[in-house]
Amino acid sequence: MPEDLSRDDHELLARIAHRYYVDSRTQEEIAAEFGLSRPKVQRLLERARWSGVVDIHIAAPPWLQLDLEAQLRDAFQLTDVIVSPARVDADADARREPVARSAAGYLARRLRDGSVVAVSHGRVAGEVPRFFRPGRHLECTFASAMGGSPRVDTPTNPNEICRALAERCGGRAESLYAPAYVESEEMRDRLLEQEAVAHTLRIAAQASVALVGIGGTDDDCTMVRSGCLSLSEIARLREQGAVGDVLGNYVDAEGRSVASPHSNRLIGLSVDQLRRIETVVAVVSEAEKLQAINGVLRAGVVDVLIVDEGNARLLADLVGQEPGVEPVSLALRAASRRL
Amino acid sequence: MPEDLSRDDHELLARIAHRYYVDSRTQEEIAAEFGLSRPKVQRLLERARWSGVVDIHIAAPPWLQLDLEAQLRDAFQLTDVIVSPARVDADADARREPVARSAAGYLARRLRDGSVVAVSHGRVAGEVPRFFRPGRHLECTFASAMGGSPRVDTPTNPNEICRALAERCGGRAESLYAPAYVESEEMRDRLLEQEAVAHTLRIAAQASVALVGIGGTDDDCTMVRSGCLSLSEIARLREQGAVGDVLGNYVDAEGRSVASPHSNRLIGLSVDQLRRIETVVAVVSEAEKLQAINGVLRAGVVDVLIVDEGNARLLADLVGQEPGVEPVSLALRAASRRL
DNA sequence: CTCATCGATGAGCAACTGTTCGCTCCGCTA
DNA sequence: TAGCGGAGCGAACAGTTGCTCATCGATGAG
Repeated sequence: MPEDLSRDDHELLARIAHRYYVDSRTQEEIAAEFGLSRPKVQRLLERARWSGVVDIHIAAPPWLQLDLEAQLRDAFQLTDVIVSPARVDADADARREPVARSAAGYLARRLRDGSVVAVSHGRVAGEVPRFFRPGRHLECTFASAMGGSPRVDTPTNPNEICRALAERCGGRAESLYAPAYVESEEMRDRLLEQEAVAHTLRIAAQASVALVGIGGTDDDCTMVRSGCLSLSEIARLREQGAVGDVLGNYVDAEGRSVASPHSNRLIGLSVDQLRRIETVVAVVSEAEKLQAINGVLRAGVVDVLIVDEGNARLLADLVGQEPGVEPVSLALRAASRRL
Repeated sequence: MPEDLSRDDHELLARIAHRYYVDSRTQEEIAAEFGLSRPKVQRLLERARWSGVVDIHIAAPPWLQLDLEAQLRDAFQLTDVIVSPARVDADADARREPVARSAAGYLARRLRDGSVVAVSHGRVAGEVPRFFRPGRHLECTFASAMGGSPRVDTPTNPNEICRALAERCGGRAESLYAPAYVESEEMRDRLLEQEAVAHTLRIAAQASVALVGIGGTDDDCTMVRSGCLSLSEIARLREQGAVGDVLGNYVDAEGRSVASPHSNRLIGLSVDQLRRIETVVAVVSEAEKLQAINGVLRAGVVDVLIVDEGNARLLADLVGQEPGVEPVSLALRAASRRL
């Protein structure tokens, strides 16, 4: 396994590494013992690690994909990635469960008294409350980050998700009493002037955490099913290069915003507002959301990605091929110098 | 591999360990990320290490016996142990070579300008100079720690070993012009009064390093072959429980000095003088020196043991069986908590 | 219900480690 | 032969880690 490494070098590295890692001597003790300076011992340990003489293996449970997570984290500069185990046997509903469970766990760890969470709609997000069980009461506020739509199941509307989350931890829900899309820009502006609406959006905009889904642009996407956009409208967006959305804000494959007439009829946080939120958590688990995820991640709004294994692998393959994104292997090697 | 460890615990430990060891995050960063305090992260990492979730493997060259060395080091409270690869195919002369080579390397690393080394006789010690090649000139002094004997090969006499070592590094040799054993106590006292003799022994007694052999008590041992002791004398020592010697000082299986008439006719450092030397390096490679090594190590004079693999294994078996010596496995586990 | 006991927790400190930086020691060049 | 550039070294410092200890909450006995 070692690089070049002469017999003597290998022996020295192994001896020092053994003394350090197995016998728990300090670098100073080892230095004295081997007649070296402490920095020299430190360099040798580093070299031992680098050259593979010391191999640190982590026995992760088989369902974890820590390396995959690290790869995505580095490729897209995310603060965290959680890959949920694939559930090949189950239907779409059941496949959402692990992602929702991970998201719930993440929120439970992340939230503190006083935290404010902005919440989008979405089927995965809608599953999150079921698994959200923080150890204790949390004085949190959950605010809808976009309007609702009557044509989809209640539990996938932001208001309902907020209510359920708040219920689970004893916090407060701030509902947004407005539709996601209205029929004219003028109507939107009028609505935004309503204090009830502005109030909630103001709270959402100041959230420290956001829980969002990532939407696609196919004919069966949530925006279409919910009646927010018509088939022709979504087709138009596709023509403009849109590959996916967060909170109704569409982006193309490079992550650039796709300006469209609909933008002005949207009631919810903008991409810029989202960017200002400290931790934007995106949850995805639909099959074939690859392009949508890629686009949204490139837009740089997402901080934490919680995704199913299938999409994660596809995504890793995608960035692995492209030379545009910096080679991950190098970054990994550089990072793994820890003693 | 882990102890009990629930699913969630295992996952948490693995995640944290991965973040720490693979991604090189600090404990503080990880604490923030997982919503824990830093000490908690530290405890979890410790637990991960302890429970086997994190496994640090050292790819030692196949000829090294690092675990064996550690076992002996712990069992006999030595500061260092070097086990030299066995040479099954070769004769006794060739089998001494690896031990001598290791000892030479050890000395080269250990010595500094101004170091003083006390040197005993012995066939292994006699081979050391051949392999002693420090990188640079060393202003060292090599002083005979015991008298010589004309009936053995010159190169195994202390004076000659000192001369050869000094030659190799550009240092000085302090010869002891006296026999190892004289015929009466009175003669010894007279000799010790000679300034030439006292001078050298004084230097040897103040050495910071000693290079000694470990002698046995069979009829063919060095002391007998060199004519220092007669067959009946060595038999007498055996009856008294003696199992081996350093510098002519015999000890029994428990490491207690065996007082004998010969002690008073000996010219060389006493056990007490030896004990005061910072680093006493014992070299052994004869077959079946097991009891001798065991006895001398228990006497607590030796700090560094350089030994062939055969004797090392026998010795490890010996202490492994005896309940008298503290269980090594426990000590090892306790020591291996290093992060 | 009250109180003692025990394990878990995180503030704070001492020790250890990683890194920077100036120095020396080579080997090469002019 | 002097001068230059790069590699390796260790002193010193800043950052990280391990550990102690006071505190707290849970648990169980009285």
